Amino acid sequence: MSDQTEVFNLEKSYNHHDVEERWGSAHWEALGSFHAESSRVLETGKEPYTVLMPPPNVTGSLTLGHVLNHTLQDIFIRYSRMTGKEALWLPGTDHAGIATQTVVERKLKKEGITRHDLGRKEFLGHVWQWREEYGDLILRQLRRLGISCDWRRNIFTMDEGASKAVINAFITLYRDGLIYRGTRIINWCPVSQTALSDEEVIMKSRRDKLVYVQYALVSHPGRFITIATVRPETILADVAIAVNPKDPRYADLVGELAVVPVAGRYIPIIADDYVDIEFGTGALKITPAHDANDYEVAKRHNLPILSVVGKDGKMTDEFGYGGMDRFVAREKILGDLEELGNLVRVEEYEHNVGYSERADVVVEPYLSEQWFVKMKPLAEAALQVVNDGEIRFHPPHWINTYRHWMGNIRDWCISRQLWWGHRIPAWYDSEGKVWVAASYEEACHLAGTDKLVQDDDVLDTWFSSWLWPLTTLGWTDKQSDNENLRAFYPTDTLVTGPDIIFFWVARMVMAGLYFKGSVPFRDVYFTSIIRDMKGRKLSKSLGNSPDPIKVMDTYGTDALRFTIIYIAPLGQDVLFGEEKCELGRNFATKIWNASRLVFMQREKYFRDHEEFSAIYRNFDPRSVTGDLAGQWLLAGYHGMLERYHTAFTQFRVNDIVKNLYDFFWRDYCDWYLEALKVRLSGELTRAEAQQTVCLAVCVLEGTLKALHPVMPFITDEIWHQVLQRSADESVALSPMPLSDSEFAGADLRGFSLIQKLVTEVRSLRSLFGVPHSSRAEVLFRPGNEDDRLLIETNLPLVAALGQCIPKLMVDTKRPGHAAGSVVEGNELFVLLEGLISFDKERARLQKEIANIASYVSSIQKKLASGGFADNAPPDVISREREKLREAQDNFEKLSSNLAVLSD
RNA sequence: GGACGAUUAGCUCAGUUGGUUAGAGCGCUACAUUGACACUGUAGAGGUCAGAAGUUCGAAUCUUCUAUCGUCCA
Repeated sequence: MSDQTEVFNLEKSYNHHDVEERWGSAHWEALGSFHAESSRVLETGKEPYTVLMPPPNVTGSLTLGHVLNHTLQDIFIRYSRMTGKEALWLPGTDHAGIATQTVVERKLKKEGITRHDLGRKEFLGHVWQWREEYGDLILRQLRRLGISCDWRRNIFTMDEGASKAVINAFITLYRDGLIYRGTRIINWCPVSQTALSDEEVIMKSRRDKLVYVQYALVSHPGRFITIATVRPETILADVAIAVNPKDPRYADLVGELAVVPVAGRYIPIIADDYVDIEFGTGALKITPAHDANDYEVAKRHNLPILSVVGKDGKMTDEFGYGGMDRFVAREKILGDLEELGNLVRVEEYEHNVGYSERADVVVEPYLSEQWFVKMKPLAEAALQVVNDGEIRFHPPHWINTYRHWMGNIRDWCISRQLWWGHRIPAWYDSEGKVWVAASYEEACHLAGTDKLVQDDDVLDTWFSSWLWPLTTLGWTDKQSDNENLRAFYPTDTLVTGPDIIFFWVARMVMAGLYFKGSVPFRDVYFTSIIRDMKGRKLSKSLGNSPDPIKVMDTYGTDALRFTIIYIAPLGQDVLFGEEKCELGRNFATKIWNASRLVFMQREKYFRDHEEFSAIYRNFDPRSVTGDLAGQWLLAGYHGMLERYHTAFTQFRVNDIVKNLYDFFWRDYCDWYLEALKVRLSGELTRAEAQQTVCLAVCVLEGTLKALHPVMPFITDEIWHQVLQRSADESVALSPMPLSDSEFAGADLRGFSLIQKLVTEVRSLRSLFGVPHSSRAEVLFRPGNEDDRLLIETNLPLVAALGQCIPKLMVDTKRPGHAAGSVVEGNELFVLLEGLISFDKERARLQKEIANIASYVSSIQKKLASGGFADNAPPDVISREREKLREAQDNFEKLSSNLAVLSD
């Protein structure tokens, strides 16, 4: 790095490995470049901007989802930092109860140990050890992405502060009557052996057998009632058969008793509105221990509750199925029912079944005692702030989903039968009475005894995540008040996936309002879901999930960041293939090469860095005159900046990168740099040449800054070569250029006419196969005096870009051996003596003329229709007139060309 | 069954209050290889904007219906 300052230009080719190494996280972390200070907000009044990192799971490794999500956050953070805000990005990780416990248990299993062999305390020791060893893999990987967090503030949901907050939140809610313990049917995962919340259950479509079974009626020998079920194994736990009271088919049977097949028990036939007359036979078996709806029915009718499936998903009955897996028992009972003559028929049936998100097994509705949070009182306020626009969603259509969920909310099951997590702060005395307190001592004090046993369960991981906006800023209880909270709460932008809108976003809003009295963030940006090129979700088992680290190695981190933002539309899925990163890589290379060209020109006109620096620092773009392309570039640059800043305010991230890409590649490289070469090769004074180069560098530097939030590495590298800058400076800490309407509004016609003329020349050359080596002569006949002057002064530009010998026409006679065209009233003739086939040019003109003729008549028709003239706004009408005039002019001129050829 | 979203060039997508002869990237075709860049340049081909009806002087854009796909919730 020491000789880097000696170099006046960049290396010949761009090596992303070197550049990413040089400007990596390690460098900036050591310098503390991305640290945010509350004092700068509280004491100097700097505007804060805070982003909350959705805490990645400690067991996780980097996925493309993370790449997209964190690149977006980094873009927002870097942009805000450069636009003068005190930008704080809060990182952290999540303890992921089920996932982590499973990983550690699996590891122990290889050594033949179960967690029960070790006991709770020792097992937790192993988990902590595991976390120490592997838990920050994801954070290391995220650093590779070049993200600019304040890593000093990294926290873990099981840290002391965060844990305190969780316990205090639990106690507060309990004392406010919002947490209760109750016996409910909950989602039980037989593999992880724990309760799950509704959100941890994934509904999947599944083909099963719909089994029709007839139950004998006790008082009517020979008569039966037939039900339909997809879970025949639970017949053993039936307590009733229900029919709809409005169903005439069964009206006479209500109150009768039926015999449960296999089990032989007598159960009543009851009437309940819940039963769907249309479904199956209209008669429904009621199995309260194994179905949440049946449980409600049983409660209404005071029915007993019988259970035949255990915690492990195996049967617990006494009819010969005990110990069998529930699915094995399902098959067996079919045979038994058939043998007994109770099986009526079996149909194929497609329905949705809940699967455990983590273990991917069918969830068992299971009756057990669990802890719940009452959601309704919390949901009302959380709905309000979104309805009022205090929190905005991007894209906004997610509000519907949010509203729907808030409106139909169900209580949140927060207890988990795990060891890894925040243990529920509840103790039971010898009479089973519950004492909720922050510690054993406090609980003893409350209970008046020291014979207390703590609840075995831990809290749902999301019970700590919902406090994330608070705990990351040092909140531990309702009395908490510190500088960080005062300076940075509420946070500003949350970037997350729509799949956790209920899990997390909604709950953070609830917690923020409940515990802090204000919203936790202002804007929520929902990311795209990444799929493979065939539209399939990325998954390890499908093997269609590219390793982002490998992609970064191959294409470069900037390339990956740029590409993923470029291809991810707001609010829609994105189809990703590794090879798409060529887009970003090519762009990075283009930036590099264009910068090299500019620096090469600099070397020509400046002695050294010092001379350049002295002049460049005082350079004012306003002083540029007589440089048509330069003025055109400035206008385009400020127009780009205007769109750029607007896109940020609207969260149109996609537009941000497309805007930059188009401006840089098309305007800056394709046109401006080509024109720059021409200008510099002309007769300029040294001072003029220096001003010209300064403009090129100035717009390059501004564009690098605008690109920096998206491509932090390459922009920092080149920025350090614009002027001699020390390694502790960063473009990240420099001010973002703003759009200046003085430039943005400039008249662009001059250069754009030259562009069109050049394009037309190139097009005709190519059409008639003019060899590249030959410079065709081109005659211009301008449409008016202004254009004549413009073309005349820019003949060298036209000559170079159009690779031709351009001349202004002196006489009015059309040349005979030429391909002619009209551009905004200016005629041009590419002389093609010996090259052109008259027939070819005649045919081309005829086609072109016919095309214009039909265009002309369509505009004429439009203008002539009364409705248009009466209703259209004046500016639209005048625009149409202008189009017509120009088309007619083209028509006439091309027709004359044709006439000359036909002579 | 309900809600939301999608349907525009071979593929992936822009097209923000209705007024363009409908755009981009990739792919394709042709030409170009010593002065930034082949990870390139120049030119070109390619679309009845899913279908139908309606509103309007004017519809890719607004309304209704239909079809297909996706996501979430029952």
